[in-house]
Parts: sequence; structure tokens; C-alpha cells
Amino acid sequence: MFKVLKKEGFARRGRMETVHGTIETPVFMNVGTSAAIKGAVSTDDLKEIKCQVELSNTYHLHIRPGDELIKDMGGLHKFFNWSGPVLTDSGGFQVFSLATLRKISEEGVHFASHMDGKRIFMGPKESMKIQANLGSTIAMAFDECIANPAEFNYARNSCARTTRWLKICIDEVKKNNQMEDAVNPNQLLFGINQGSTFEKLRIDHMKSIAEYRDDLAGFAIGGLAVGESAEEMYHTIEVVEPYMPEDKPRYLMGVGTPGNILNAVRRGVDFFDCVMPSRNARHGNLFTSKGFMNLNNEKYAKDPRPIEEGCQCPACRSYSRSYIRHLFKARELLGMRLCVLHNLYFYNVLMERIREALDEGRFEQFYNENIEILESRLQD
RNA sequence: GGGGGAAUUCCCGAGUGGCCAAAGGGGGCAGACUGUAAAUCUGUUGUCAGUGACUUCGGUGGUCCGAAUCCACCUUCCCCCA
Repeated sequence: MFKVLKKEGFARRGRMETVHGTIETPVFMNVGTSAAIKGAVSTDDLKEIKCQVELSNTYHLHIRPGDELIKDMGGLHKFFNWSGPVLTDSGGFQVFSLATLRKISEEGVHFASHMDGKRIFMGPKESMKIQANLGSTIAMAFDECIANPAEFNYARNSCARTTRWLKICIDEVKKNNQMEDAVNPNQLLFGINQGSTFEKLRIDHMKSIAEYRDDLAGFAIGGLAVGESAEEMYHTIEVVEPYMPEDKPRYLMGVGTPGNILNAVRRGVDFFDCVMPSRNARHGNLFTSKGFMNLNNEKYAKDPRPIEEGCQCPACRSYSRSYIRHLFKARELLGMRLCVLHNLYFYNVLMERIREALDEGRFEQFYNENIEILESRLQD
């Protein structure tokens, strides 16, 4: 199902076969929380910008339009016209991001819906049921993404609970896959490692969930990029990496900047997702292979060049910085759309370049040549 | 021809004697954004020096210790009556 094709240091070039198609790794999954990439991006667009995996969210789709409705419509794939792999996040991140609207108990989490305050209960069972109704390729275990900084004792108890929830998730996915009317009877499950920035907790928790390796298609590192430094994040990956099963894909949840991704690949991570390319694009912040830029800046008002010279994305093929900046100033939706297409294309191509470098045994060179420039402001 | 009203910093618009370089929008400029409560949020927006000074509220001239605010005249615009 998942195979490491090549290694260079800790970095891995891999391939994952799923019922919805092959995933070449390292991969960046394109985030469309509510079964849509924000910024008027269609699933046809996703093919054009080299998206391999689309990511949607359990909590958000449960609230609207409702997972039962999506099941009635034939499942998520049919609903939003995407035949490729889909990963659904479990709602565990909302335990973090909607912290003021929820209460955690042993059984799960009570949310006050951010839409209308309606009470919603979501535990491992509920999350798996929703994800079964969606029929995603990969379901994520229901976890608690712990805020940073965290008390050691709180993090320890939370990890233990996330482990108990994982066992329930595993049983539920098995059960749901066997249901006659299962939308995707081959749904896969990824476990999620937590532990904040405490090495001992990270390792202990990773060991605990690795015991379920036979039931899990992959292992995620969660609870990072929530306020700790980049160094702490990289260090945490290094600490936990030796305890992640080698024959399973590793997914660093919610990360990150192009530099973060390069650093994480170098430490053995295979899957990524992040709202940054799409959200920043909506705000006019663009990524290029020579650094990032804010297209709103006055200096681009009369710049006839594309966002990035030589880029083959739909924005760069046809439009100037000057025009797209104008679209932003005029609040025309097309501006956002073009920038989202550019940023996601950039991320997807960045991963492609990483894969090529790994294929050719020159990842370390690629890392050295690009790490600094990717993290700097575009100079031109 | 007669009567009434209005002119404020890039724009709109508050302010009717000191706490006013002047509220609030908009626009401009810049920053942030990491498993999406985010087409959002923050800062800044007279000038120069940086706990201060100077110039500014249609124009000119007054009153007053002190004027965007009061008075006179002028200019422009709006409304009503003939």
C-alpha cells in the first residue's frame, strides 16, 4: 500500500496506492475544509495545478451541509466531483482552534457550533461515523490538538485520552467499512501523535500508537506549528521519527511554510497540509522559488512581469503582477482565485521538485540550494 | 431680485471657545497569517524633529489670554420665494 522507493538521509521518496489513485510522496495536500478550496477554485482547477490529494474537514462538513446529506448524495467524491484521494481531518484541530467553544470529556468534545451555537457532540465514534459517511480515502483519528505552551500533566493526560480514543477509532473504522452501504469500504485510518513539546510524552505516545501499526495506514505528527518555534518543531520531529514505523507514511499536520516542509522532508516526513498557501494567497501574499512577496505592495503597481517568471500556473501564464494587484485593489474575486491557483501550484510543484531531487539522489543539494531563499522576501 | 443653509485634514463626515493635528468611515501605505470561525486581523496615514515644535478646518480682517468653533466682509455651492 505504501512503499519507500528511495532514501537519502532521513528523507524518503515514497508511493502510496489507494482506491482513489496513487499518491507520490513527499506530497502536499491541498486544503478545502468545506469541500472547496477557498477562492473559487474548482476540482477541475485542482487537476490543472497538480493537486494529488484534497483535504476536507469532518467538523465543518458535519455542520454544513451535513455528512448524512453528503452520503445521500453519493459520498464526498461524487458530491464535489473529485475522483482522487481525499483525506478528512477528524475535528481534532477544532478542539484547538475552537477552544473557547468546547468542553472536553472522556467520551469526546462538546462544541457550541461556531455558526449558531447549537450543541454538537463529537467523540472518536462520532468522528469516524461522519468520516465514513463522507467516504474519504483516508480518515484521521479523533485527537486533541494541544495548545502551546501546555502543562506537562495536562499534555500527558490528553495524550493518554487520545490513545484511548484511537483504539475506538480503529474499531469504528473496521465496523463502518464492513457496513453494506459503506461509501468507501476501504477507508484507511491514520493515527496522530501528540505530546506538545515534551520529548518524553512525544516518544511514549508515539510508541503507544505504533502498537496499532497493523490497523493504521499512516502516522501523523499533530500539535505542531501551534506557537512553538521552528527549531522546537524540527526537534520534535527528530525525537519522534525513530519510533514511527518505517513502512508507513508520516504526516506532519498543518505544516507549513516552504522552508518548514523542506526541513521536515529532510527529517523523514512524507505528507503535509497547510492553509498557508491558500489563505496567504487570498491576502495577496505569494510564494515563489525566489522567496515570498506581497502583491499588494505599491512597487508592483506597474510591474508587467508574471508573479514568477517561468511559472506555468494559470495566473503566471496569462497575467501580470500589475493586473492581479489591480484585481486585489478592486476587490475582484478573480484576483484571489489567480493567487490561490498560483500558491497551490507552487506548493505542488515544490513537492514535485523535492521528489525529483530524491529520485536523483540530490535532495541534500536541493535543500542547501533552496532553504534560505525560500524563507526570504523576494528581492526584485 | 428677496430669504435661508453650507464650506473641516486624499474623499465622505463628526466637531459650535481651551481636554483639537481634529471622532468615525472610506481610500492609501505597510505588516501578520502554519490539521481554515480568516475575501480576515493589526499598525499607520499634516510636516519636521521623535516625552517637543511648526503649519492646517473656503479667503481676508477682527474679538479674545486662547478660534475649526464668535463677529464683519468676500468667494463658491445648495434650497425656497418672485
